[in-house]
Amino acid sequence: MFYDLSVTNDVTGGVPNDVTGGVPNDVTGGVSGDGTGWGARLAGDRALLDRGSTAERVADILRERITEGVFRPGTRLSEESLRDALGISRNTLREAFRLLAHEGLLEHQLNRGVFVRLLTSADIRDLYAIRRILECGALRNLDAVPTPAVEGLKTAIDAADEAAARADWSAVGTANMRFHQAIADLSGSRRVAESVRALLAELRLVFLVVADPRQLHEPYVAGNRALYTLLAGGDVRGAEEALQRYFDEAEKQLLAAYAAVNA
Amino acid sequence: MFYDLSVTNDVTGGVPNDVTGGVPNDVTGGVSGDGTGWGARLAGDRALLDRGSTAERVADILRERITEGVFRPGTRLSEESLRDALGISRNTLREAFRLLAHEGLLEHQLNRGVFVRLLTSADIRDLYAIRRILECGALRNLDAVPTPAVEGLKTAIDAADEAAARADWSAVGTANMRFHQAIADLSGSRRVAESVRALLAELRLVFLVVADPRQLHEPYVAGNRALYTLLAGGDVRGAEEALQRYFDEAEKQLLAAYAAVNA
DNA sequence: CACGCTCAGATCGTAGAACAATCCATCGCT
DNA sequence: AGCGATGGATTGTTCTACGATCTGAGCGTG
Repeated sequence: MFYDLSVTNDVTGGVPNDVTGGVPNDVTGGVSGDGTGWGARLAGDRALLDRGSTAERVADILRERITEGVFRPGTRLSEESLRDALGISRNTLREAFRLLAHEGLLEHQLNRGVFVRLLTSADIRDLYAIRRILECGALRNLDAVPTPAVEGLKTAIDAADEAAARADWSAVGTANMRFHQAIADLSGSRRVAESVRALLAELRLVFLVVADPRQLHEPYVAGNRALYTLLAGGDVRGAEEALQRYFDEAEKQLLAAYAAVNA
Repeated sequence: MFYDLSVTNDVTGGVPNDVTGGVPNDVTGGVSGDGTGWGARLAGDRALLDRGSTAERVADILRERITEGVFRPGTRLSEESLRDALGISRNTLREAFRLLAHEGLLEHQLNRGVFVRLLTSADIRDLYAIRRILECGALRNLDAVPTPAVEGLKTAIDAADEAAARADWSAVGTANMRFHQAIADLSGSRRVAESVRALLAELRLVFLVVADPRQLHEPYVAGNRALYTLLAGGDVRGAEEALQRYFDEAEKQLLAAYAAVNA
């Protein structure tokens, strides 16, 4: 009495494996075949095109404001205020809230509203625990370092150096995070990259609480460059150990700074 | 012109660090202090209590139906049908859809609806890539094997044996997945455990497509027990290598079975 | 016959109003 | 001062409505 839902089982229409029409070449069987031809490229383009959905765009805006520090951790995001400010419907706004809540940036409390997530010391430890596993794991199963991926590392540390020269410590932090994002990309796994991206976004919530961004980001610029040198030189194992030490140091430092704020 | 949103910055109310009222003992400072007293226990209970939110319960129901195989991968889930069947509002249903889409069980296509996710061979490879990193990583940073966590491993393999005796291969698969969930729990990280849980749920979508569940799950019952023996004996490094071999074997096997179906 | 176009039906995306449920702060009572 | 009741404010959920988009059928043309 619950199972006979009339859901149309139109598998043929729901699968991206449907390029029929006008093309004389038969492209069927593309589900199992995943050559790196035009298929992957089109898949990437599609993500750019149908990036519509007002709710997602609203989520993008709110995410940016949160990571900018406009909405500090702990603040409540009123439905009515944001609804009026953004000129959207309540439903749409709530959908955007859901999206961000699942990314860990917002926290949903029943009948109380949504709050910008305020992380605990335990959260920080947990974030570093999983980052250790993911980022070091990305290096571990690595025989050779692929050249295109190294480019991402290099641009990140260059950006960090440049921002440090300008004493723009917030930008240094962003560049450092992009560096770690590039490390995750080395894994070649979409899900690893996506997970690390989300984790770094959460970590940014901690950075926003701590007062001095320089103390937070500057010490690691040199270390990241050293790590890059190791990787570019092919010393994957050495890089992994250096990364491990980085995590130990950064976690200790961040916990201390965080405890100082919450005193 | 966009920044002066009147959001009430009531940090004091949004933090769980607020147990005032009737208790003469001062409990402040609980943010940094995470003793394993009644605090942790209450936190766990609260998760059970405010598990309301119709949308989340709807998501639970749908998730169960999907993993049961009632909604096969590729099928479209009509808003109207489910709305009528479940007797809920469209908005609530859409919120549930969002939840499951973020878990990777559903796929949202703009203006087309939601579909039960149909994974590709590339997805399978990616799933095993990140599982390798996470589960092996859970074992890597492990000095001693904590006794309570070993319990979870044992109950899982016992359940698998028992289900295998009944020739209930679907239950064997469930038990095997719980075994790997227990491995993830060894990491002690909430996020690692949660990630693996989500990944296993995705993987179940693949299992549903493959015809023969016995061929899929039976070969690994013995291997899991061997792995448990290694862990219980304290040979963490040996267990990690065995786990690595398991992933190689299982991925190859699953890809072959999956390619056979999509032929 | 194949191909491309137009149109109508169906479904989704978003908006807006409405009511119930819940929470929070204030007030009044003992 | 402590405690319980009351009212306002906010969220949770439902309902209705309309524009936007996709899908498939029908038609016309080469």
